[in-house]
Amino acid sequence: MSKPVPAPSDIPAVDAETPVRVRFCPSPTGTPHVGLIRTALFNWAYARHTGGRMIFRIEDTDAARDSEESYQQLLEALSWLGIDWDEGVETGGPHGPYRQSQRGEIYQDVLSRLVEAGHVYESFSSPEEVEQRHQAAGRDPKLGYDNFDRDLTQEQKEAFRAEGRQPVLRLRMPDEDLSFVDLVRGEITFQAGSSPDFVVARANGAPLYTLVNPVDDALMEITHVLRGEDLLSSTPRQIALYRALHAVGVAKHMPAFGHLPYVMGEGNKKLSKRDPESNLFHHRDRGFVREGLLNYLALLGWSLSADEDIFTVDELVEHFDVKDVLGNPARFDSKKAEAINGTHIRRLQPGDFRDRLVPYLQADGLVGEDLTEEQGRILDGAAPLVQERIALLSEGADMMAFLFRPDESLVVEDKAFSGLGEKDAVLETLDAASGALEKLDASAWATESIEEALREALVEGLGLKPRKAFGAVRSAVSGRKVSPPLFESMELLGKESSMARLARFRRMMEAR
RNA sequence: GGCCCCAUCGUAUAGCGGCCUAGUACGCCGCCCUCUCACGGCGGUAACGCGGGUUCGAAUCCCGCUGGGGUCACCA
Repeated sequence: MSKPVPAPSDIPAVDAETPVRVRFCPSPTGTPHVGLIRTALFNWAYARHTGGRMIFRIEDTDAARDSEESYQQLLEALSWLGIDWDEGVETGGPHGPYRQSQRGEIYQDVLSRLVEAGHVYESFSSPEEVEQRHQAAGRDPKLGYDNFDRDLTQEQKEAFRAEGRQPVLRLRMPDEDLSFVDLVRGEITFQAGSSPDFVVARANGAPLYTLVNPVDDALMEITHVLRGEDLLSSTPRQIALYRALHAVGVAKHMPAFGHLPYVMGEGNKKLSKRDPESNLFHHRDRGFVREGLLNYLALLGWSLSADEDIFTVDELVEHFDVKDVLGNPARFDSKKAEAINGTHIRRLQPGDFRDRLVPYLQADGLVGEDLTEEQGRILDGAAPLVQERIALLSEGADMMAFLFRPDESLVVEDKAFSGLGEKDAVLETLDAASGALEKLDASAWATESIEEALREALVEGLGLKPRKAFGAVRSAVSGRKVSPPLFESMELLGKESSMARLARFRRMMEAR
């Protein structure tokens, strides 16, 4: 074993000429969080912008928390958003396997090289003992590990083993300030001694995240580590480890680091996993389109220009650079996200928009697995009517629900009866509407003629304000005070159904 | 507590020493359009945390303070 000293700091750094290799390396421990996906998005955008490579690795070294279901959700999330990768799980690549649970031998080899070179040492101290030593010396117990086992003699180690203790492995931290230039924050320096020697492998030999994350980044030749701000304080430890990895021939270069700001929730705290807003699929279920959510997520810490905040994925890729990312934590604002989503919904081609509504109609039980011809006809006609009135796809399904319900089971909301005026006047309006419409031939049942007939009978005939006149008809036909354009809706519904609803509503009104 | 990060309207941001009596978007308020709701259009509300410097000149640079956040595991 060579003499125990920290590794030299002469590891080469990546420069502007180094082809970009970024990675997204989640651990599958739950449903995808919007902050996590924003990290994936920025890595991906940077890879695509620079013509570099995107690597997708799974950090599943914690068997107790990792799950296959979470892994599948990660795949589903990325595929929904169109974030693809060049190397990694599912697709393979030259540095596989890409699931850490399958890389055990690699880590053992690296570990033995680090031990051999003296960069990593055996530590027998229990947390309690460390704390006791701090207390006895009058130091703050929150200081963490005290580097006690750094220079244990062979005899001392054997004595510990004789007690039945198994050592963890720790990396020897250099006793000097550690600096690096953060891609989003500029130069950051950590004082010497602020990070104690840290554990890289459990007593049972299992390697920890602290080891495998940098080891895989090194082996996969990652050039830019773009990750959450929560990992900022672990950077000095990674730098120290990288030096050691370089010294034992595992790391080619020191990657550049960039720490992305937090995504905050209500109040001043990180958007919690417990908060529904943190769940990517929650937003999809509510009716976000990928274009809208991607756009909004990118706005959390980055901006395209001074006066536009709506952009396409292509525009994001064309302009994105980590250097333009802000260090400020950003609050997730649902209102703004929805407004942006609405803009993207309006930008969709009508046919595309129509198709995207289908899953939401299905979720509401309005249509089955396959649309009937009649349902397809109604959807074709209704989609353009709702496209410019909604911010979320689920709202679209809700808004056109009345068109898919049988006349007799249409839900007429309580509110639909209010604000229409005196009961007798409403009945009169309904009768006049039915009378006028009855005269319309079924073959002439179209938006223009319906409007004409109704205007003539109600506005001119009864002298009603259009708002009042059509309000009653709207309530009858849609069961609500708010609906897509009335005459178009009636055309879609057809004469028979429209008349039936008018009659049914009249009965309900009379009974009130 | 140690270490580290952050600090422009309610929110996200533009601003990188003079173009700033601080721009844009969402939100909110008002008006117009109008069969409801939206969309669209027009107008309005609202911010440089505080204190010192540096400079002819500071939102922009420096220092301090205050405030907020993160991190200090044999989790990732």
